[in-house]
Amino acid sequence: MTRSPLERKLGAFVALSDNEHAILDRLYQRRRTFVAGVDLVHQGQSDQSAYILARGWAASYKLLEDGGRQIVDFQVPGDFLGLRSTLLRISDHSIEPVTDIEVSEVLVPDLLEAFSQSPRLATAVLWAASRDEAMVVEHLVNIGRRDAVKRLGHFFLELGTRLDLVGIGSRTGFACPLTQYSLADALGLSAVHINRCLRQLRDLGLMTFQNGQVVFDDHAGLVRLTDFDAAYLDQSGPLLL
Amino acid sequence: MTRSPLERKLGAFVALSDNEHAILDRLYQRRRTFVAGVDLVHQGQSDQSAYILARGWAASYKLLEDGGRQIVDFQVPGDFLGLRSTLLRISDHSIEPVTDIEVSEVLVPDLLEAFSQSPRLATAVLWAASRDEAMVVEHLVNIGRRDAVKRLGHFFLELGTRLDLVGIGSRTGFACPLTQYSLADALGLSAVHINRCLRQLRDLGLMTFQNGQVVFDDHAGLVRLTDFDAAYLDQSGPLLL
DNA sequence: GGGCGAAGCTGATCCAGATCAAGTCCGGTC
DNA sequence: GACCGGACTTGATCTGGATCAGCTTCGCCC
Repeated sequence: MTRSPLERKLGAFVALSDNEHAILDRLYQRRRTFVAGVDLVHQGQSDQSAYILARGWAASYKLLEDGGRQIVDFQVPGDFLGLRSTLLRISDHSIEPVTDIEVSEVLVPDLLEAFSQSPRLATAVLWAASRDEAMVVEHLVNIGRRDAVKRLGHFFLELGTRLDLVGIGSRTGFACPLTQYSLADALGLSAVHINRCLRQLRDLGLMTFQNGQVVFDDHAGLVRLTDFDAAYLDQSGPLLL
Repeated sequence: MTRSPLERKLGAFVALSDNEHAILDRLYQRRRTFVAGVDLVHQGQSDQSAYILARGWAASYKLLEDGGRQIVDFQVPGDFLGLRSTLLRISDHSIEPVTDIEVSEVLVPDLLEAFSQSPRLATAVLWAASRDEAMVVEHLVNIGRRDAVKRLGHFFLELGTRLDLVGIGSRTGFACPLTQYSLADALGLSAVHINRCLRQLRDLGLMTFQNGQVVFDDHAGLVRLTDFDAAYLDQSGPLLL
C-alpha cells in the first residue's frame, strides 16, 4: 500500500491504524491543480478550504500596505496549505504557488468529522501544526538575530532537511525553484544583498545556489557557521499513544 | 459558575458543554508558582509538562550560541506555556517568567485523554494553537518588514488587544512589566534604540511607555502609522460544530 | 546615609545592508 | 535574427540602527 506524503508525515508522529489510514484517504479525494504565480488564497478571504500539497512548491506571505511583502514560509509536498486560515475562519495571509502545483482539497467539516472518528488523528494534526509553528519560530529567530549570510545559510539548511524528510533532495543538495527575489522577501533582505551573500557563501566554499540547484559544498561547515540545529524539525519516530 | 481564562478563551471558539467544562476543570488541578527571572523550561529539555498561565507574564525565547537571544512571544493569563514543546517532545525554546507567575500544570497524557473524551476540545485546542501561530507570524512580519518605530508601535497595539480580550487593560492603555531590554530582545533591536523610538512615539503624541504603564495617547493614529489589523487575533465568537 | 546594581537616557561614531543606477545573460516569440 | 522581459550581477552611495562610552535616577540593603 502506498502512503501519501501527509500520511508519511503524520505516521512519523503517531503509528496510524488501518482504519485511520482509511479515514485519511477519504479526506482528500478532490484533486486540484493551480498554476505558478496565481494566488490560491487571498489575505482577508474567509471560508476557503484547506489543502494538502502533493506536488510543487508554494509560498505563504503577508502583504503590507506600503507594498512590501514578507514570505512567512514555503510549503513543500506533504505540507498543509491554509489549515490555520480555515480554523481562524479568515485568512491572515495569502498563498501563491511558486511552481505549478497539485493539491488535495480538504473540507473543514470533513476534517472535524475525522477528528471525532479518531481523536488520535486530531492529536497528530495538532502535532503537525506545532511543527509548522516551530518552523515559523526558527524563521523569526533567523530574521531577528542573525546577519544576512548566516540567515541565508540557515534558511537553505532548513529547507534541505525538510526536503530530505519527505524524500526529495539530500544532504548534498536539492532542486530549488526559488528566485533571489523570493529569497529576499522571505529573509527580510533586498534582492541585491541576497545576490552578494550567495556569492560570499560560494567564495567561502560552503554552498552554491545556481540555475535552480542548491549544492552543499561543505554541509558541516555551513551548519557550524549558521548555528543550525535540526531539533525543532523533530523526527524521533512515532509516539505510541 | 466562574470560568478560568483558558475556558473563556476556548469558549470563544467553540461553545463548550457542561461536560466539556468538567473535563477541562479536571485537567489542571495542580497549581504551581514560579518566581520572576528563573526559567521554568529550558531549551533542549524533554518530557516537561505544559502549563496554563493563570497570573503574571512570561516570555518564551531562544538563545543563540553567540549569546544573543530572541524573545518569540510574551504570554499573558489564559495562554498555554510550552504546549508546543510537549507535543514535539523536546523543547525548542526556553520560558522565563517576567513577573512572579501562577500556573496550572497540565500533564500530556491527561490532555490526550481529554481529547479522546471530547474531540471538540481537541479542535478548540488546535484553534488556540493556530491563534498562537498567527501571532508569531505577525511578529515575523513585524521584524522582517517594518522599521523600528512602527515595529514598536505595532507590538504594543497587539499586546493591548490581547490583554483587552482577557479582560486586563483597555483601549486607553495597560500595565506592562517589561523592560526596554526585553523589548529589544523581542523586536530584534538594541535597547538603546528602543529608548529612542519610545521617545519618538511620545513626541509624535501617539503613545507613552513609562514607569511600567502603557498609555495610548492616540490609538487611531498609532493604528494608522503601524498598519495594525487585529483580524489575526480573531474574536468573531463561538463556532458551532 | 552611603554604596550598589538595575534600569533608563544621551551623544558620538561606525557599519551592515538598503537604495540607486547600470549593466549582462538568458529563453521566448514574432 | 531582432526584440523583449525576467532573472541575475556589479559598483557607488546613503542611512537606520548598532555599538561604545558615559551619564542619571531610583530602589534596596547594610
